[in-house]
Formats: sequence, structure tokens, C-alpha cells
Amino acid sequence: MITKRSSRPLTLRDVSEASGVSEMTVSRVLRNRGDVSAATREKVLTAARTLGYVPNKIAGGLASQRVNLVAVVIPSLSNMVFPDVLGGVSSELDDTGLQPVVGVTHYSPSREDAVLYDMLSWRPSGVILAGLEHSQAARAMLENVGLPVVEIMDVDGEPIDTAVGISHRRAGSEMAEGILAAGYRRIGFIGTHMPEDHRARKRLAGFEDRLTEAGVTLAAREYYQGGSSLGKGRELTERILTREPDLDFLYFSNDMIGAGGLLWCLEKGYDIPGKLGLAGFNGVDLLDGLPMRLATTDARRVDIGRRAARIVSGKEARPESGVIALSPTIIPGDTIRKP
Amino acid sequence: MITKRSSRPLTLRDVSEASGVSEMTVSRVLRNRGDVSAATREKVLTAARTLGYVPNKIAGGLASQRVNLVAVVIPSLSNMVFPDVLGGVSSELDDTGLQPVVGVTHYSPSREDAVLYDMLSWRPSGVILAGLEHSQAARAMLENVGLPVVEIMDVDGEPIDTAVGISHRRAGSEMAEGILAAGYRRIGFIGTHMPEDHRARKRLAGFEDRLTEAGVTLAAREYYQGGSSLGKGRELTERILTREPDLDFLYFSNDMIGAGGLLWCLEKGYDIPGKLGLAGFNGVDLLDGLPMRLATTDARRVDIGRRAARIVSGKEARPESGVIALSPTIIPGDTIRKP
DNA sequence: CGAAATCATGTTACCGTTACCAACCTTTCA
DNA sequence: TGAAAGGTTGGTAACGGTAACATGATTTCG
Repeated sequence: MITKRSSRPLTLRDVSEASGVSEMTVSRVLRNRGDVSAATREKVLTAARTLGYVPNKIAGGLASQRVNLVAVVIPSLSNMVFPDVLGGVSSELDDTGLQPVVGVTHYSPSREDAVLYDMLSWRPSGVILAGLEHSQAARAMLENVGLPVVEIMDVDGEPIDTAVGISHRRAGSEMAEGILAAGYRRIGFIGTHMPEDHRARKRLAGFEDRLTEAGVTLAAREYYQGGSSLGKGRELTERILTREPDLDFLYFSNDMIGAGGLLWCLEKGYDIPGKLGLAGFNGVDLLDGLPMRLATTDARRVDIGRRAARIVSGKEARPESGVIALSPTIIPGDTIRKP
Repeated sequence: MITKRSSRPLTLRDVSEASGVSEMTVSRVLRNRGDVSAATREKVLTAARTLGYVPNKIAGGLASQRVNLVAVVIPSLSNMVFPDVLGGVSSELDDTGLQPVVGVTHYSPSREDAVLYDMLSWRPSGVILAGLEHSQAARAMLENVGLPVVEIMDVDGEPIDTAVGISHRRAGSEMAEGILAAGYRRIGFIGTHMPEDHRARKRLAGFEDRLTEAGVTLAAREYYQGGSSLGKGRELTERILTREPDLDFLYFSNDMIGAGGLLWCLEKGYDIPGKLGLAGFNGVDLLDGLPMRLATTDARRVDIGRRAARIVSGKEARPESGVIALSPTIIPGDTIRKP
């Protein structure tokens, strides 16, 4: 490998001259497309390697009108959930020549618009984005872009093109079902106050609806702002139980604060799940290993990422209905009484 | 916003025709570059919005020979550490017009080569990549690419261009120092068995060197494969303490397994930090809220991301030496005796 | 054995944008 | 008032590849 301190960046022309064939032939060799004799191929490859040539995808993309990028737009990277989704996307894209490009919106609709605009300006082959709620501008962009668009995580709503996710209403409802079946009746809820977290909102709605059907009302709620952590979970759990000491169940909007609550309750000597039951949401496996396994709902994050990637890559056909609803699976853990 | 179901994608020409000016002028308006009269600007902007035009960065990048992308190459997204770094990078890049593009290597050198090659083929404005150890091919690519290249996390070695990070040798050494100062002498180590995790290796080397200086030898080690979780931490802690019951300190290679170990020890009734001390590494704040605060070293992840981003964006000059060494900060927590 | 098929390579015309320079139109000011 | 200066706009030629077609060489096969 000659380390050529070149001022001018290398182009196909350089490789072409170095190997004595046309640029077109070099291009064919480097992309493994079309017929090229073994001898020529070898010459070209050697020349390319020697020079240290790296193809220019900007030029290639412009010429071919195809770009092997998939835009992935998600609200956050700071909790565990979206990295898991990304993992699913990435693993499924690995053998397709497609590459994910991630944009983060921080749960802000205007950032989402900006990020989408930016992503689309790269003319990707597909778009995967979290949620079904988007600004009018975003919907317009996506409806007319003429690409596979997969909205992930949530299926409670009308997709622009295709949706892959779980029904958060159902997840909430089924958890309520399980809690009621175990005989708990004085139920409290602890969650983030984020108007833009539509999935948390729908989960709570599904949860409360099921309670209402059973003639039960949520006995207390506690909201917090900002990120979720064990400490936040402790703090809110203490607060809600101080305010409403006779609660017999706490439903947390995610596993992290649920785990914090669990630790606090164990320290205080609460009888779990006997006198007090707990449940979270997500199914974060990092937390296996707490003194008790927190009841939770597996949100199918990796599967969602995989299926979405399969659809944008064309491995899997878009379903007629446009919706792929995975089943949120309740993991009972040790913090709900056996019914 | 007219939703034009166009077959042919929109180009500058469409906007130019719709607004009655040249493509060049439209381009100027859309980029805020050069002088354009207010009236023209308004006309163009209206036309662009009406049509729903999104600029084509592929074409723009080719023409201008500039691409507002920064390649970020990291080993993993599945633990907390790299998302934190990314957060730092992203926040610092926000106001620069530069956009991070992430590639994940899964700690595989050959994947790193492939990811780098792929990234460079997009002709980014800069490269940020984890670690100082790279294949010969990767080094060659990066040395000749003529871009800012920032290697992050680690400063124990020779950077290709610039390095921003902490000395893991020093981090290990200082933790050893603190442990010795607190009077612990029978010290065990628990870490991943990953030959490619050079930083963990250097940390341990620094740790052992300091112990050796003090005439102390590592009394036991336990290695594991695969991801870190609370459960893994428990399992390994149990194993090492069963094998070597008289250990008085456990040094974990990260906070997650450290926390698992801590939980296990607390359950078993170990006197912490009296009879047994514990320490991890990273300074993961998600874990604040455990029954005790685990001693750890803040690896300065967010700062590292920020400084790296500042350098590739030109906000901050590359230091003469090529190295920015941040100080790993020990957070004593509650699991080391006060000396 | 000659026409057709196939293989291996080259030629030409873009892809959609921006850099550069020229042209024109105002305004300024000696 | 006329030349210089500055603001505003447009024409043209890249940027570095790839698609599509053309060409010449070689093979296939009735």
C-alpha cells in the first residue's frame, strides 16, 4: 500500500490510468457489475488498492439516482429503548447493502420536521420513523416522497404508509387486566409528563379504560419531568406512597423508574407482591438481576426494528392493511401476585 | 402546501420555473448565500414551499465538494457508554450545520475497516472514531484522507491525527491508589474477556501496575464473555467470592456488572464497605439510586464527545501535541472505606 | 463455415447542484 | 453627469460517477 500524499483526491480516472482500462471498466469492477475478464479485474483491483482509492458515493448516487441509505428518525438515544430498535434495524440491514442513518428529535415536533427534511435531502431509499403523530408538514413530505415509509413502535392510528409496532392501548389494557385479575384495586400510576410521548399516553389510556370497565378508578398519579433513572423512581414512589399510603399497586411508565421504585419499596420493607404490586414497561433485560424481577411488558423493540428494516429493504412485502401489529407480551416477574 | 403526486422528483429547475428566476438564484436563496433582493427571495421561498421542494444534497455535495457529515465510528450501541459520547458529539455539532453519521463495529477490526471505508466513501468533513488501535489498512486510509480525524476515549498511544480521551492506565492506577489508601489488600478483578477492548485492558494494566508498586498482587480474576448486565455481575461475583472467600475488594470493569455485584453482596449480607469494597468504571448515572452508590471512575464520556466534535467542526484548534487528555475522576461513592 | 449470440470493453450523455465569471442595473459621488 | 462601485441576476462548466448503447472480439451451433 503506497501512501501517496496526494493533494488532489483520487478519482476513477486515476485508477483507470493506473490500470490501463477505461473508467467505466473500473467502475464495473469496483461494483461487481457486468462482465469483466478475470485478468482485467485483477489489474484494476490491484491498482485501486495500491492507490488507496475509495469510491465516491456522492458522485455514484447522483449518477445512479440510488442511495443505499435508510433514514431512521427516533426521539432519543438516552434510554435503552431506541438503541434496541436500532440494533434490530441494523442487524436486518446488514446483508442488504443498505445503511441506517440516525436522526434524533428529542421528542420535539419541530426538530422532527427539521431532521426529516435533512434526511430526505440525502434521497434515502427508505424512511423509518418512530410514532404515528407527525406535523402536517412532515406528513406532506412523507406522503409525496415516493419511498417506503415505516412508522414504528405504535399501531394505534393511521399510518402514512406502513406501521410496525405494538398497540400501546392494548399493552396498557392487558397490564390492567393482569393487575385486576391478581386482585389489586388501589392502583397508582407514575409516569413522565411529556405531552409528546404519545405512546406513554396511549398506554395509560388503555390502562385506565380497562380499570374503568372493572369499576376501578386510578387512585393516584405522580408525574415527573426529564429523564428516567433509578433515583427518579425512588423519589416518586416515596412521594406517591406518602400521599396515598393505602395503594396496593404501582404502574410505572417504564422499567427504569419501576426498578427504582422496587428498590425503594424493598428497602422500606414493603411486602411485595403481597401487599403492594409493581409493574413497569419495556422489558429491559439489563435490569434482570435486581433483587426481584419487575413485572413488565415486552415492547418487542428488536422485533419492531427488524420488521421495519425488512420492509424498507424489500425483504418483506408491505402488508395489505399497512399495519403489522406485534403482540406486547406481559412478563409477570415477581412483583405481581399469582392470581 | 399543494400535494403534487409527481412522478418525477422535484429539482431546482421546477422551483426556478415556478418562480420565474434562474436555478442559480433559487440555489442562492435556499442556501442564504450571495445577494438576492428581498422580493425575489420571497417569490422563490413561496414557490419552494408550495411545491414541497427538498434540496438534493447528493448533487449539492458533488458540486461543492463539501459534505456536512461527520463520520462517527464506535464499537457498540448496546451499553450506555457510546450513546453518551454520541450525545456529546451531537449537542456540540448542533449549531454547526454538521451532522453525525454513526457506524458500529461490534469490536471487530475487520468491521471497523469496512465501516470506515463505507463512511469515507461519503466524503465526510471529519471522522471521529473510538480507540487508538486500528488495522494497518485503516490507519493508511485515515492518514491520507486529508480530513480531521479524532480518535476518542483513549490517549494511551499514538494518535493518527488527534486524540481526545482519558488515560485508562491512569484511571486504573488511580483507582488502585484509592483502594490501597483505604487499606484493602486482597483484591479481585472481574471483567470481560475481550481482546479487542483495549481500554479495559489498559485500565487493568494500570491497576495492576499500581498494585505491584505497593507490593500487592491481584488475588483473583474472573472473566466473562458477552454483554454486561446486573445478572452477569451477580453471577461472577458469586463465583469469585466462592472461589476466594477472603477477598476484601472487587474491581469491576464496568458499572453494570459492578452494580450487579453490589446487589448480590448486599443480599448476602456482606459488610460493605467495611469487610468488602467494590468499584466499577464509567460513572453511569442511570444507576444512581441503587441501595448504595457504587464507587466508580467518571470516564468523561460526554466531554469527550463534545471536545471531539469541537475539533472536527473547527470550533477548537487541534492541540500542538495532538492529544487532549481529560482527567478521569474518581467518584468514591459508598462502597470504599474512607481512608 | 457463417450468422447469431455472448463476452469484454469503450463512448456518450447525463444526474442536480454550485463555483466562477460576465452582464446588467442602480446608486454614489467627484 | 459620467465613471466607479456595488447589488442582483444569469450562463456555463464542472463535480465524479453510472446508464444505456455501441463496438469489436470471441464463441456457439445449425
